[in-house]
Amino acid sequence: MNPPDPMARRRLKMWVRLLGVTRGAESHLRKFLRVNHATTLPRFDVMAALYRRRDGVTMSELGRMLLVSNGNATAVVDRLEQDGMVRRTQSETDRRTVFVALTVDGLARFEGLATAHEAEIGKLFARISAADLDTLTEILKRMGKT
Amino acid sequence: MNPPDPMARRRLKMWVRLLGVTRGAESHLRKFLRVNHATTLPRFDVMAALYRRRDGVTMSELGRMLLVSNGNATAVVDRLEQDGMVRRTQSETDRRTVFVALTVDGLARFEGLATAHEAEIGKLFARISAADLDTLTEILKRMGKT
DNA sequence: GTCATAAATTTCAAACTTGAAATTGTTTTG
DNA sequence: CAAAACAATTTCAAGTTTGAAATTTATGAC
Repeated sequence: MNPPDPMARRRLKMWVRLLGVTRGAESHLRKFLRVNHATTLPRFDVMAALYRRRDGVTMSELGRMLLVSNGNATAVVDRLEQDGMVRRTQSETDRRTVFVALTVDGLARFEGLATAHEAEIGKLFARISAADLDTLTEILKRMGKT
Repeated sequence: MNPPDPMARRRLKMWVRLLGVTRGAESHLRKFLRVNHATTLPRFDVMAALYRRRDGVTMSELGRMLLVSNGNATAVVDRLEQDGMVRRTQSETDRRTVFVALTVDGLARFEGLATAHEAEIGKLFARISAADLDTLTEILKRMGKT
């Protein structure tokens, strides 16, 4: 067996905290979206990604943006398409490629959701000081660089 | 419409980062557990909770510890029980209550997993400086104090 | 051009997850 | 005590998520 590694132990403690905070916030948001807006977090996430890239993204790009598998992206987009929030379009130049974009309805719907969502995040993390907030964002930014 | 709130905006940015880092790490761990140890993150999480509370926990406690629903805890425990990693025992004093605990096999299995898992976390977050690590843990600890 | 390889998406089975409803058992209250 | 309220767990349907396999299309080597 390897000797115990104090740094690895500290990294593990951090990870446990990170996971706890994130899951707690996700639970809260899920409930908020369901109760107040009759939607789900994955749907919201997909719409948010499509809102940031208004001209449309391919399915693969979408999966990469959200860090989910291809199959998952397909499933959520299927349901959003059935609800008329999203539209698929085949690429002219590469017939394997599919672009996804918000419909007019989807755009309107998302703008309402986004406002409410931002306000809820504001409440959810209201207790964090401005200093902690910026420190945290900086550290997370460094961690994301991979 | 409400006026834009700069603090809420900053909180949102932090949340997006937080989610990104956490999901990235979760993906990595999922793959690590699957490829190298033929198991999954939810199974590992349940076993970890049972390892911390060696004498057993009720299903409700388990759900609270992991921030998952009752139904979810039931499903994962069902599968772990079929694999012989975990054992259910009815309470003597309250016949509604069920205690779950690791079996001898489950304990041995988890100790192997835990070592590998800690080492992998160590690698995964190796680039974070000791200072950032402690700052981060402190802030997350404050955030966890619901 | 043909064939092998690679790429983009979907399909699929299995697992995970949720929240609501159902089941079973306990406690409180009238 | 009886009945209502409450509590612990499981069951259930629907949705989410994964990774692998299948499908379709493009590209590169020859």
